[in-house]
Amino acid sequence: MTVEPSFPATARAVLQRRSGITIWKQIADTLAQEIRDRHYLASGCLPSETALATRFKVNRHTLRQALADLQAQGLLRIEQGRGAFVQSDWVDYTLARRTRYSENMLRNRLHPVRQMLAGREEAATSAVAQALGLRRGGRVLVAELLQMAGEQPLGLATMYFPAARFAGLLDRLAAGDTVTQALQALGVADYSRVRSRVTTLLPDEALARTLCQPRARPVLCVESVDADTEGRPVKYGLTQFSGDRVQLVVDTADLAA
Amino acid sequence: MTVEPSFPATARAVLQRRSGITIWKQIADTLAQEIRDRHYLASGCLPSETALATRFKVNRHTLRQALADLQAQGLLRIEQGRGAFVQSDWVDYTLARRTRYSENMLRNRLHPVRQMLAGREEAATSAVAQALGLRRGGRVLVAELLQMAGEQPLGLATMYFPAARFAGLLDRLAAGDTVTQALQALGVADYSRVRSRVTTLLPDEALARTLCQPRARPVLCVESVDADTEGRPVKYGLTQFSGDRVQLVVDTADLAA
DNA sequence: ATTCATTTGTTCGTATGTATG
DNA sequence: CCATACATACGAACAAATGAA
Repeated sequence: MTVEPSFPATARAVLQRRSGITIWKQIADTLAQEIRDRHYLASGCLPSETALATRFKVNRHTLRQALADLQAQGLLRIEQGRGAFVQSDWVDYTLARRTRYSENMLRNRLHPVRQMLAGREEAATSAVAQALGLRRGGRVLVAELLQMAGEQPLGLATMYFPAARFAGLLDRLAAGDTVTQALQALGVADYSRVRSRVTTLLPDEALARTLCQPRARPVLCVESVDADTEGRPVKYGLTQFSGDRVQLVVDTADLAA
Repeated sequence: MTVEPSFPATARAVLQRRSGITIWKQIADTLAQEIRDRHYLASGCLPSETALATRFKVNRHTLRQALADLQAQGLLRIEQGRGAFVQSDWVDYTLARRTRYSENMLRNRLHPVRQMLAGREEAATSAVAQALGLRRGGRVLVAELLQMAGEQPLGLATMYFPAARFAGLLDRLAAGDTVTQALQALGVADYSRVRSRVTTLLPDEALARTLCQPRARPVLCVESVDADTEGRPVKYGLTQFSGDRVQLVVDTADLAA
């Protein structure tokens, strides 16, 4: 017997008949919310149909219609005789020494498509200056890139580069170069991630719209510093990932002791 | 001149006079929300008093009272002639090859205090079994530990151990042993983190209460696998950190290529 | 070393809304 | 209804600290 977690009050809410939303749809919505809230992470699958039918006090046919809807949405994969498995279509975004958006997309069998939303030069704020090893007020190039995963936006990356060293970088990015290509053209043979900091917050209206996600769903924020082979910082980044679509993976198996 | 970010609609809401909440308190609440939402991450400090007074259309005295309130709350540190600096009292929780709660607390100059909420033996669900290299249904020991940071809870850790190998482990944990100590007593000289996966979600009612945080603030979830020196998995963990108090740090500077 | 702009800290005064008796 | 006390809010001016030219 598997132990299932308890459900929040909202999920226990009584189903509304004659509300204009069919019972099976209400059940599907409830289960979809629970799947997104990782209630079934431990087992990876939903309780049996009979167990769910009992829980919602509906006939098993009604419940099966809800599950079929979830399968159509891609949230479930139902296998006869085995169960209904949660289909986590999350993008695994690996934070490693070599962290590249395009390589991460390819690992997930997705095409790395990005859209440059803005590019400008400005004075470095203290946090940016410190990360890049500049004096406060030093000039930095700023690029905002919307990173896509298939049809949907995955994350919004704001990147800062020392302006003095990388003149013309914004034009290359705008022309479609990847960050790696653009830096290579400007003399950076290779660069690697020094540190990443991960936090979470609820998006404001603008960010939610940009990421095509509800304001009520949190985003994952990654603050990062990359340096060239000589240890000089080349990029400071702030990326905001959709918390519904991204899972950050930290591989420490081959990290030095 | 520094570039300040745009504010969400809620922050632009007109202040309510004669609403029973004083103007300065309304301003303080608005700014506190923005601080928690990392609007001032880039610069690390708030705009000048005159700028904020202009923004809220109030006298500088009124605004100063709001800032004083925020400083009393510990969200700001105000320095004459310099500005109002955001006081990030976040706990930096490092995800590395050697990830230990107690060591992380000491790095943050905090006492590692934890509270064991539950301990039981159960059958492994498929995700747990896979992570620990057991067959599904194999017996696992489960421990729920509330990790504290000072007075406040920092995270709720649910840990799974192979029951056959670690008989008596729960008693040791209940007696106050750290995980490292308990495993050591049972023959595990050392163990290290293989992989961490980071996601985010909004807490349900029970989790919010356990972590002493509002339901409207997201939590950071870390799913982890640790293995002994021979590579055998010894622990599978699910930790839910308060997103308001924890920042996950991934150091890849000395990661092998 | 000096000057200057910026930013916080302080002290006057004035008006108003709120709570109390 | 009035008198009083107190906190709130606004305006102007000046002092002190900082940092950059």
